[in-house]
Amino acid sequence: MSSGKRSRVTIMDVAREAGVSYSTVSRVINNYKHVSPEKRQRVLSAMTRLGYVVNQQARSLAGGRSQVIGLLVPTVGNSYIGQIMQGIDEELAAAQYDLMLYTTHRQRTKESVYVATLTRGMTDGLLLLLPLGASAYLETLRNEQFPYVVIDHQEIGGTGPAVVSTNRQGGYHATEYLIELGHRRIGHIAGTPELSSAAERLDGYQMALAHHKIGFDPALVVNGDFQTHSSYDAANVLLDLPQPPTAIFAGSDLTAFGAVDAIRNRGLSIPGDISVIGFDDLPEAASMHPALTTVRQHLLEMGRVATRMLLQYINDPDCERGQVVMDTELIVRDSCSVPKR
Amino acid sequence: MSSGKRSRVTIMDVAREAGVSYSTVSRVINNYKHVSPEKRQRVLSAMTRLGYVVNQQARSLAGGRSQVIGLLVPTVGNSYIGQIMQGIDEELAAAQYDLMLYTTHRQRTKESVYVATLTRGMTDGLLLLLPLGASAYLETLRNEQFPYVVIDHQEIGGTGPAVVSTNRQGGYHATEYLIELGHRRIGHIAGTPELSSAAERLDGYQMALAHHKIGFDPALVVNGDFQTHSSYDAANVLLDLPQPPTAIFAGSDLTAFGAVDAIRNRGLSIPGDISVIGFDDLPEAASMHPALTTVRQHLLEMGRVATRMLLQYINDPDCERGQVVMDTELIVRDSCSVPKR
DNA sequence: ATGAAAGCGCTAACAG
DNA sequence: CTGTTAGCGCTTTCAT
Repeated sequence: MSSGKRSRVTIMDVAREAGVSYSTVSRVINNYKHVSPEKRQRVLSAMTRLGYVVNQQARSLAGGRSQVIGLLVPTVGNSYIGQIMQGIDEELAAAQYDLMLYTTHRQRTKESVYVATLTRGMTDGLLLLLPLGASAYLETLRNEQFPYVVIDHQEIGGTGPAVVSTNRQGGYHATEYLIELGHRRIGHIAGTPELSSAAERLDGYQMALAHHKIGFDPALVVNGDFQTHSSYDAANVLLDLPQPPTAIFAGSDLTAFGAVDAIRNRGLSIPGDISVIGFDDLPEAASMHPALTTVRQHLLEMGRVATRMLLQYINDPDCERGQVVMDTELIVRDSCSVPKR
Repeated sequence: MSSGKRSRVTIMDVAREAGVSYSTVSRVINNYKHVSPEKRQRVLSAMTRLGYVVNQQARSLAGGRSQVIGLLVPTVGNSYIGQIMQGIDEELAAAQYDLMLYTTHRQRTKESVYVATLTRGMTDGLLLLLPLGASAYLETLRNEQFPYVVIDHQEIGGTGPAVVSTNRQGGYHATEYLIELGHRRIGHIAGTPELSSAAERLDGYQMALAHHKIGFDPALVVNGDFQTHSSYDAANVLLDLPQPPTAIFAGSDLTAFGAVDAIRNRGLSIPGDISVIGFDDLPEAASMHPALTTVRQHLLEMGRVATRMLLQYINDPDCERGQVVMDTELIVRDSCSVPKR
């Protein structure tokens, strides 16, 4: 409105304009009960008249909350993360929170310093997405009683605050579906082994094989990292096997995309020559050609739920913290069929 | 370290521990020149001993910078944004800045309030990625002299602080390449018209046609929004034309992905039946099958450059602000060939 | 119901 | 080179 320097209208200015003390203004801002309707109205109109905007820094310094939560992600830019973040964002918007984004690879700093910055810093709580090798700081967070929720991962044997899916069942169903189609040599491109979600899917895969009396061949399991690129190579390893699989259970949809590329690049067709099943059900899974059969995980909802849990922990530090498990569902589309011969 | 409540070691504690005044500690933190090496050392070691971490809120309240910049994005979760964000993140990490993420669709709030929150709020500067219909707040930012840089868009006729590519040339080259291959009916799936990048690519497309004496058929240009999903529909419109194009210039790679799906879903082959060329050169472009011929834009670098510009504006409010233009480059791969007959 | 006053942790003059 | 002194804008007792 005014020129040059950003005008900083403070609580004081509002108080003067409204003819009240400045603590009354504070009360109005914080929606306190005991303020006469009349004064509240005066303050409110003074605020809009002056174009007052709270200074969050001051608020949080003075002991209030910062109204920002931090999100730690390994990377951005794929729709797996996009889906989850959308859920987070929706929930945060509703609660008037802002989002601070931290990319995990940035931890060049000494880890303890990193966590300290995070917890004593400007966030009221932390959301950790697929925290690779994060156990160290998870412990710090726990010890400091800092509010946090892990998404799509749970420490081995842990029951910490987390939102996860029924990964084992999902892996089981995916594999069983392939078996029922008639496949016997089923490859699996696993995710990063430290992630519980990856480990459990692999586990489900093995359980299904065992249940159907199919011998487990370690050569059929290759390690990926849930990303498309490395999965391309992983799929090639599988295809180069003396006795290649007739179907591949990809640890994630992103993984499946890489496998699909690898298979196509050899001139093989899907599902004609090789069947592929994914995990996640990202938006692309439905639109790609052939549409990807996959195990649906409610990604967006996981983001929302995790956020709601976190907000609850922030508001009630003593509330019980546990993990919530979301279901998964086999989505049959066009990328799997009976084995070739 | 201690139990329960997060221990807050302040500058005072450090001062006491080091046996200096607390402004000396502040000087050390801010790397001021005039501190005796000896005291500086004492302070430093006291800091690590106590596990001191600066309180950013207090710092910025006291007039310093907040060390956070805000990034406004329309959405996350696609690799176009991922690439740019990676560039931003790298540069920010180097400068010890944190990133606040704002999704544009969140502006339900009155726009002026939104901008006010942003500018008087907790960020030292703003990076705007593809700000749709943002002209309104761009003006506010300009008037308030708030540091900002727009990425991959420039207001029509404007020369504001922005990082853009040679979109017109890119569009021209893409189209010309198709023409030289022998195509005469070339479709274009345009991006959101308000975005200069979209408008310029369309412009380049038309210039190439004109230059090669090919009549412009408005029916061959359909509007998309740079996203994969809508592009699927757009491509279908093109394919349903009584006289469909033999080649499609997609306004972005994401657009190309949608077009590729649409084409494949009709049982048509690429480039056999239809050639497709994209714009951006996202990582997927190289790995997909067939590999996508496209116009490369240095996305990651654009993120870095924009960030460096912003940081410079923040540090030197009086420095000149202009736009920087990055080059584009035709990357020939396998998705284009001579027309069918 | 409302005002006064004391900080939150830090930066930035200001004196020495 | 270093200590002292004010605030930054707000939340929060504590009185009234």
